[in-house]
Amino acid sequence: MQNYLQGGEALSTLHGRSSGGNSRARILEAAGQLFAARGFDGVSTRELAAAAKVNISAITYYFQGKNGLYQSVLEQLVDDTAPLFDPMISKMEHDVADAGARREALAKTAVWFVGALLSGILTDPKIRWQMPLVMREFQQPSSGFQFLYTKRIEPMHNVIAKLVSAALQIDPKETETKIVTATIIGQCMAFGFARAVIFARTGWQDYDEHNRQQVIEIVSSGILRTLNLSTNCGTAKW
Amino acid sequence: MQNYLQGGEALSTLHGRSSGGNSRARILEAAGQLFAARGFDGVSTRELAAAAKVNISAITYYFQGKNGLYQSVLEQLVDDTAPLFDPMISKMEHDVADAGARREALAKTAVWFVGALLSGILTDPKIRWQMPLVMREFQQPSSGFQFLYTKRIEPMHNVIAKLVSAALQIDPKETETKIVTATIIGQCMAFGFARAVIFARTGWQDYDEHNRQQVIEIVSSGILRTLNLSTNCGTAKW
DNA sequence: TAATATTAATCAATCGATTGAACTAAACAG
DNA sequence: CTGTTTAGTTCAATCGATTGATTAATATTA
Repeated sequence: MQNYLQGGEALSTLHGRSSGGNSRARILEAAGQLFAARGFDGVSTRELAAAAKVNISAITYYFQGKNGLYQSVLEQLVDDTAPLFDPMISKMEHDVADAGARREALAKTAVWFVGALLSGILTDPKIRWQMPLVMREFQQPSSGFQFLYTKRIEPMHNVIAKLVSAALQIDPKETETKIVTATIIGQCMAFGFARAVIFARTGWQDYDEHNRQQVIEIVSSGILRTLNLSTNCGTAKW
Repeated sequence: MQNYLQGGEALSTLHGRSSGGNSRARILEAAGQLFAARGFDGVSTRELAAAAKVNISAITYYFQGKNGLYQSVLEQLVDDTAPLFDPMISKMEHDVADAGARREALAKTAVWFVGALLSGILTDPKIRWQMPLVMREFQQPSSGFQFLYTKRIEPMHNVIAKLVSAALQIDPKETETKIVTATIIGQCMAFGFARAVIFARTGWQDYDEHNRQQVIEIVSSGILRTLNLSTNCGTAKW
């Protein structure tokens, strides 16, 4: 974790201490969920402390205050999601390079990636509550936006841009590539952050196995058409 | 405006009074922008009053408190956006019905609608600050979500669903129709709410005439492919 | 014993809301 | 036209509650 050497944490790690004490971790966990659900200003330090079952002053002790806690939550978020996203990005990078101009291979890669991304967004319990937090940073960037952008968003965009570039035969650095990339990510994210709307529209109570599979299939085939990778392009019934 | 007959407003209108007095409107205007930018909990009543240049107690007087003000802001938002969205939806409805199964006509309608929607999202100064407010309701639905959903979101989804239904030849009530509709709206909204990301990716400082046109063109043609309405489908260079 | 961790109590500042008086302008009575 | 009433509006001052943060004392463990 790329932290700003805060509180007694470094030494605590050094000395291997832990007392009863995973207080720091408990605060991070509780704070992540609460900040995500109700925003930075929507949660009080007392509420955070109560949720983490620690004394209020533990927030100052470990994170130098509410703001420091929030920054640490963003760092924790990046670390938590690394095991999911980093391999995804690596594999994608590799597969696109392998595919070259072979369109069936590109299509297969695209479907796999969209499936993996949507699975994460719709299923993974951590991503589920982390997503709103990232969205809040999009709308109302704090000092942690740059960090989040560099660590998570930019790499994700870059790798999808490679797929888009290969599929549509345009330079990865072209603005068009970046815009198409944004539309692809946008439609995947929509099912995460606009959950309330999706459920209101479909009558679903939650994303279960069936719903999820349906979403993945439909979104995937839409994106394939966007990328001109659809096999049944032009072979429709009309 | 579908208000809950609040404060002395009804009588004030009756009597034609106004003193110095567009206080109520000034509060709504300031509150909309501040709530959108920093969230309900991120703004204090004192700040709201200062921005609107009224006394703090005017908030209680006109809106029965901060919560009532927020609800009124949502109602005001729906009213403000009606002149843009209502005609858009009507025209779309009419055009899709007219197009029938003629795919060029459907394509033309789709391009027009996406252009109009994106123009609004990227350009219209009111929509620009209203969007984050709607997004907040998506993520963290308040008691006003149902209102917002019924008045703005559902009609918009319904009319796009008609286009999707006609283009992909599936029943408007099918889940598939609703999911594809969500992807279309999602990719348009992405350019509004993820403004910070788009700008970071492209180096843009703002959406100017040129950027806007570029986004509209690229997103439109992507959506046309999604809907199998693209003329150059299958005619690509490979 | 010394470093680390946790605690209850308290700080000034700010929160949303309320009070009662003052002010304004339309309505009314003469 | 004048003076008074009346309803609508604005104001400074203040309410109790809660905010983020700090303190000094205590507990825990190496």
